[in-house]
Amino acid sequence: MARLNDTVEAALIEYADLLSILTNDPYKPRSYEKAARAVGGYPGDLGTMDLKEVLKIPSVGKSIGEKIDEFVRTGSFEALEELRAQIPPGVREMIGIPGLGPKKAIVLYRELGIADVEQLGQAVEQGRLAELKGFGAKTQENIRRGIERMNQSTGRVLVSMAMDLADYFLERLGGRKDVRRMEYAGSLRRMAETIGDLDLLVASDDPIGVIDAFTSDGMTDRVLAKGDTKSSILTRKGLQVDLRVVPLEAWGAAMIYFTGSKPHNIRIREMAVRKGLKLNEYGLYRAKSGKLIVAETEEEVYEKLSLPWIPPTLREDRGEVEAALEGTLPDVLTRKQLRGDLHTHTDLTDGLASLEQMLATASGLGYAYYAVTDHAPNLFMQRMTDEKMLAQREQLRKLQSSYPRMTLLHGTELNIDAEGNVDWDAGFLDGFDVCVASVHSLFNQSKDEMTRRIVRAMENPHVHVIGHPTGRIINKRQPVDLDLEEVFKAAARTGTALEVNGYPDRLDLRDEHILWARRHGVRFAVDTDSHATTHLEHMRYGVGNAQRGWLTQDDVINAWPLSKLRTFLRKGG
DNA sequence: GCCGTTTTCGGCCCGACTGTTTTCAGTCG
Repeated sequence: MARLNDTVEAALIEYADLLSILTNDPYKPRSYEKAARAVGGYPGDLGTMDLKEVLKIPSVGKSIGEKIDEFVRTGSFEALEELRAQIPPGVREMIGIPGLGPKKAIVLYRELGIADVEQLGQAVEQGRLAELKGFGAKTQENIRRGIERMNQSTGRVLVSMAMDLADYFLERLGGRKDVRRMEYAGSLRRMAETIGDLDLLVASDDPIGVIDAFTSDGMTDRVLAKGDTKSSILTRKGLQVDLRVVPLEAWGAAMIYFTGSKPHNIRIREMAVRKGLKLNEYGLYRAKSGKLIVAETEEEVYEKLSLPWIPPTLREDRGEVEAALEGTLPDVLTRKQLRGDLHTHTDLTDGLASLEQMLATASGLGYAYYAVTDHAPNLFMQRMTDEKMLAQREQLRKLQSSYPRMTLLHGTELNIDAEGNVDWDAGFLDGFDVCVASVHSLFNQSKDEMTRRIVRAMENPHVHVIGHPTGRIINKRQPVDLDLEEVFKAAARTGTALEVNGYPDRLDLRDEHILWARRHGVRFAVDTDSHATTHLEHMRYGVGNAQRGWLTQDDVINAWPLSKLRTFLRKGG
C-alpha cells in the first residue's frame, strides 16, 4: 500500500541518520532529510519518472537524484549499503532514546562496542559509561531513564486525547492572574492525526510563576526540563507537555514558532534571511541592526514576509508557501461551512443514543440537514431488519415537524460484501435519501480483490459515499490493501464521494490520501460516524483533516446547499 | 548535498536547556 515515494523517503531518512552518526558535517544529513521530505510529499509517482524528472523535485540534485534512480531500479543504493555495513541498526535505534543523539551514540559504539539499546541498558546498570569522557553521572542517569521511557512509551496519542489534555491545562493555568493569554500550539493546532507531545504557549510577565505552577501540577509525573522561559513535563498519562512563556508583545511570532511545523518554520525563516531579516520566536527583525519590525500577530509577521496568513493545518511544507506566494492558497473548509452530517448511528443498531437525542444534539449544532445512517442487515450482529428500517423512516418523517430548520434525511450504512454487492436490492435502496457503503468484513482480501470490491460498490447507482475507505484504526488495525489510484479514479468517474471520517481513531481518508484523491477531482463527505451525542463534536477533527488535505467548500458535498447535495445524490441518474 | 534578485562558492533557521570538556557541544523542538 505504501507508495514508492514513501519507501524512498524512508531510505533517504535512514541514510541521513547514518550520516549524522558518521560525519561532523551537519549540513549533509540535513540535505538528505530535506530531499526525503520533498520526495514523500511529491505528487508524482517515482516509479513512473525518469532521472530527468526526478531532478525537478525541489532539494533533489545530481547526487541524491542518482541515488533515488538507483533505488527505484534496484530497491536500494550502494552508498546506503556501505553505511549500513559500518553502523549496526541497533546504533541507529539508540538515537531514538530521548536525550541521546548521534554524537553520543557513535562514542558508545566505538569506545565500548555498544551496538543496541539492550546492550546500552546493561552497560548503564554496570556503570560502564563512567569510563567515557563526557558521560557523567547525570548523563548516565538520563540515558537510563530515556531507555525506560522509550520502552514504556505509548507512542503518539489520538488527537482527541491530546485535545482533552490541552483543555485541562488551559483550565488549570489559563485563568491565572499572571497569564495574559494561553493557547495550545504544535501538532495539535495543526490537527495532525496523532500527537507526539502537547505544546502550550503562555503570554506572561511572570514566567517563573507560571512555570512553577505548571511543573507542580497534579498531572505532572516528572519534570524533564525547567528554565526561565520553557519547561517540559511528562504527565501521568505518559504524554510529554512543553510549556513556553513569552511576553504578550511577541505573541504572534511565538505562535508561528510554536505551531510549526518545523519544516514550515525553516521555509519562512529562509525567506526572512533572503529579505535581510531574521525571524525567531520573539519577532521579525532587521538582520543587521537587530531592529524589531513586527511580532504581535501572526498576520503581521506573514505580511512582512509578503505572505498571506497561512492556516495552521496547511503548515507542513507541502507547497503551502509556494501557493501563498502565488496567491493560490486554498480557501480551506471551515466548521461553519458544513451544513450537515451524513454518517451517524442511533441505538437502533450500535449507537448509544436514541434518534430523538441525536437529532436534538445535531439541531443544536445549527445543521441545515442531517442524515441517520444505521447499519444494514448483513452486519448480522446489529440485527437490522427491513421492518425496523421502515419503522425508523416513519419515525423520522414524524419528527421532521419538530425541526423546521433542519431537513432530516433517512439513510443507511451498507456493507460491501466480498464481491462488491450491498445489502438490499435496488427497489428497497430507492427508499433511502443517502447511502454510505463501507467494508466491515474480510479485511485481508488481496489488493486486487479489495480494489475490485470497492470499485464495484461505487458503480452501484445507489451508493453515494464510501465510508472510512481504508478501514484503518489508528494504533489498532492496519488499512486494507487497496490500489488507491484505481479507487480515486473510479470515485471521480462514478460520482461517488469518499468519506473523510472524523472519528479520532479513524481519520479515514487521511490527509495525504485526500490530497491525492483531490487531484483526480474526487468529491468528499466529511462525517463523524457518531455513535453517541458527544461524538457529533468530532466534526472538528474531520474538518481538521479535510483542511490538511487542502479541501474547500466546493470539494465537500455536505458543505453544499441541500438542493445541490440532492443533485449529487441522484448520481447523474 | 543543495542552491542562487549577494548565483558556481559559501552559505545553510534559530534559540533554550542540560551537563560538563568552566566556555561550549550536544540535543531538542
